[in-house]
Amino acid sequence: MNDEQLDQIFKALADPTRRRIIDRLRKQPNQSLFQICALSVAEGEKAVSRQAITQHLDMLEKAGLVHVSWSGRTKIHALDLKPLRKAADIWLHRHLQEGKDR
Amino acid sequence: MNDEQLDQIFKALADPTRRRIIDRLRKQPNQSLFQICALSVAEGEKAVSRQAITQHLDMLEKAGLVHVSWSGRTKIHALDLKPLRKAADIWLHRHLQEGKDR
DNA sequence: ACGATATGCAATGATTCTATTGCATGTCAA
DNA sequence: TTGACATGCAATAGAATCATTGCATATCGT
Repeated sequence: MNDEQLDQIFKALADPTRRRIIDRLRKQPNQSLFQICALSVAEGEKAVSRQAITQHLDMLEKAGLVHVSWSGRTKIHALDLKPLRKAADIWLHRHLQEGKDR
Repeated sequence: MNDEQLDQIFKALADPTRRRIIDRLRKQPNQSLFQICALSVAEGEKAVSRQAITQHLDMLEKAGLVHVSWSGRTKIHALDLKPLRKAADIWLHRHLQEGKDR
């Protein structure tokens, strides 16, 4: 994993809407764009447009956290946590493991 | 820790310059602004101005990751990894611990 | 007191993010 | 085949981010 990938992952995590998308994709994997939008509204959040969701999903895909496949006219989104785990190993855990007193 | 704090922490991690500041502050704690700038230049990165560093440090401070104290005219920056650990526990580890196959 | 040092504050500009709207395209089902 | 459905594409617009420059302030050493 190079620096740019690492950066894209951390940037992808910077937005709360994207973190919630990850939350939901883990709760129920392989959702369509439509489903993700619907849940987004259903959970009482400030309704965000379909295009906004699309753009967030694009970012997640570019970061390698989401893989897309098509089934007819529906776009299926699969979560991939491996890059997230790798990024955490590379940068985050290095700081958190030692020196738990600080 | 509330949602806004969590968000500030993830946003703080989104920038590579800030992550490098954290790296260095862990390597050598309690550095002054001047020291951080100097190292920033010394490590061959594209020289960033003092004000830019200041703004990054402000963000890190607002996220609770850096605490500031004064000693005369020098501003000392202490790293605090506790909020980082908490944020990782609240959001990240929840996803990473289970389902290591995905 | 004076000059050098460490930092603050304010204004600005460029770029990137987030979200929106309107219209187009392709697929399913009756 | 036609209409409803799921999504794409493009053009914004407003806000936030990242970095810069110039000047001001306060502290230290001599």
